[in-house]
Amino acid sequence: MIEARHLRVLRTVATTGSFSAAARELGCTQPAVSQQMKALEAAAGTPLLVRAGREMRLTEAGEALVRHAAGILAGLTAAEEEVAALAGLRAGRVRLVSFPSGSSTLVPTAVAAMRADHPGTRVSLVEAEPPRSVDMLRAGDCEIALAFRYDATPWGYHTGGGWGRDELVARPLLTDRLVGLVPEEHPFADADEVDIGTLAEEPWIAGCPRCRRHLVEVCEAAGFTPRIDFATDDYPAVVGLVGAGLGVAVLPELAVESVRPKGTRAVRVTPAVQREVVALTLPDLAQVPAVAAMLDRLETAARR
Amino acid sequence: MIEARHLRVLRTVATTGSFSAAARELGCTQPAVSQQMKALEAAAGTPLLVRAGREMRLTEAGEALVRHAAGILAGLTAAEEEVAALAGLRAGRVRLVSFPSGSSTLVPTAVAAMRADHPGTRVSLVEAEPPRSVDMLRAGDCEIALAFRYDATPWGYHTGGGWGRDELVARPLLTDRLVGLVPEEHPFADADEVDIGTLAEEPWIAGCPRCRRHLVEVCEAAGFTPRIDFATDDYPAVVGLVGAGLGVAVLPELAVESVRPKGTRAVRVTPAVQREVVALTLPDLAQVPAVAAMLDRLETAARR
DNA sequence: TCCATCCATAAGGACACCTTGGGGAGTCGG
DNA sequence: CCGACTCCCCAAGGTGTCCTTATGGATGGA
Repeated sequence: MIEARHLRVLRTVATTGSFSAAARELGCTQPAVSQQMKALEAAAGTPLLVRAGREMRLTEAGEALVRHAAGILAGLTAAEEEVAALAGLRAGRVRLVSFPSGSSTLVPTAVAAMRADHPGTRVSLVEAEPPRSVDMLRAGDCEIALAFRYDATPWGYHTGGGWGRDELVARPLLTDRLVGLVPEEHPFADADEVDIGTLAEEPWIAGCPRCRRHLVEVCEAAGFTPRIDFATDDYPAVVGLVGAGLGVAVLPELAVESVRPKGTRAVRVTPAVQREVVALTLPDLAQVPAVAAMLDRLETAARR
Repeated sequence: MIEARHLRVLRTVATTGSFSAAARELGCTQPAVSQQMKALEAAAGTPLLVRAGREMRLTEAGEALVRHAAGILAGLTAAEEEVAALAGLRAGRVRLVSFPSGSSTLVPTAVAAMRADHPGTRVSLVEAEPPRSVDMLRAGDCEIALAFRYDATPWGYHTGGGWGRDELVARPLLTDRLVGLVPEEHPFADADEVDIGTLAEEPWIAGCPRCRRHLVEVCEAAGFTPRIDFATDDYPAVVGLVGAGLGVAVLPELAVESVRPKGTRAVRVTPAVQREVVALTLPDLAQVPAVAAMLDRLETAARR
């Protein structure tokens, strides 16, 4: 098996015309060059160099190897450069999957920071929720999945429809408080804080299926089952429905901030409801420079 | 420094999808593959493979390396094949330099045998005499130089205008007797053997400068200085001149055989005059398969 | 739940590689 | 013509690398 290192030495010998000069250029001793050439000739099965007096000349086989060496070493250098670019964040692509409407502030900030710090990198975004996003992560369709959870299920456990096999790495980004949203004509509109039990008789507007499920759990813990008239992922729609007096809702503080809460008021609810937003990835992917950098940017953006 | 061996393993891992399968295909153990991949990732500075459950997937950097690996390994394989062809005598070029008129029988026979045994090889022929042919050998303009000498100068010595630095390899081919050539009407035409001294008064026809010099030396050793009326390298011309009765000559048996000795007779002369025909090359070149094969063919042809 | 497969890790031994030191030969300048 | 420099080869020693065997942990299918 001919090794690239041998070809590099052979080429240097061919251009410099001597073992000693090649050794100086390669930063090693002359016997090292001599031994490498002997090894290469053994591998080739035929002499490659002719020692004629002082000068060093190539045989036909030597010329053939040097001819091929150009392309091989060029390819090797190109490969190293491309990998170095990826490792040095001068290139790289990060495919992000985020839960719907969860990317309104976090993702744009992080992507902007990423682009500013490492212009060669590219970030793409697709919306999906667990377990779909986790499947995509495991299938190699993305590098980072943004997700949230309400309960404190340990990350290392496999939750029913969740993401949490312990081979996943979860980087906590922020803990998002959920605030109640009521029409501004509502009796509690000016309250600092309301107990969720006092909203037992109100019509509810829920979010995504998981949000809805969690809402039901919280309400049942408070002793009532909410009457849910509407359910939509679209936060502006929720705000519109609440503003129209069609019900009350709880939604993430983050969402309220990104939507103009027209005709509504946000009030704190007790018991405190919160969700944890995390960035999920695979252990190996977390070591990829572009992925690690993006995770850092997401974390920074979450600390705004 | 990325090594080609690593790329080969990486490619196999990528195609087979597992370390174990790659190890089986490569004929080594699984930990060997594991360690190589770890080393390659260390060299690359970024993960190349993602262990997602059971399957093995490439990262962006891994894909880049595999993409480059195709060309690099193809080039390496091509280089190995070309060298193997040269080493296996399926290819190769031998440049032969021979003394003028000395190649009439030896070289054609040897070249024909070479072509028959190794159709892929090519032999080229140029005519030149020492020291010119030795200079060509040392300058890399040929691989084999056919030459002859009259005296028994040790090969290891540097003769005045000769070839014999001891870094040259001389393969003896044959010892060529020189025969006298006289017109068929000459008094000695039917003699079995003549003493060269009895030809003291004859006009002489000499060959090349070195042959002429040697003729003078032999004659002076016999006690006379030959009167040389003609000197030519061209053996047919020598025969023509002798046949026309313009003088006598001594010339190699080999030459007499290849020329129709019209109107002349060959007689043995005493003291015996002979020249030694050798194939010269450089020590390193003697190890080149095509050169070694050609030297063998020349030797065989000389033993005809 | 059991079993087969797969990967990671540790320890041991074999091998390759490079460096140092010495010698022979050739070339150039005095 | 001779000395000095350069170049290459050779041998020996130490270091590092690589592969193998053996073991453990984890996964996925039956």
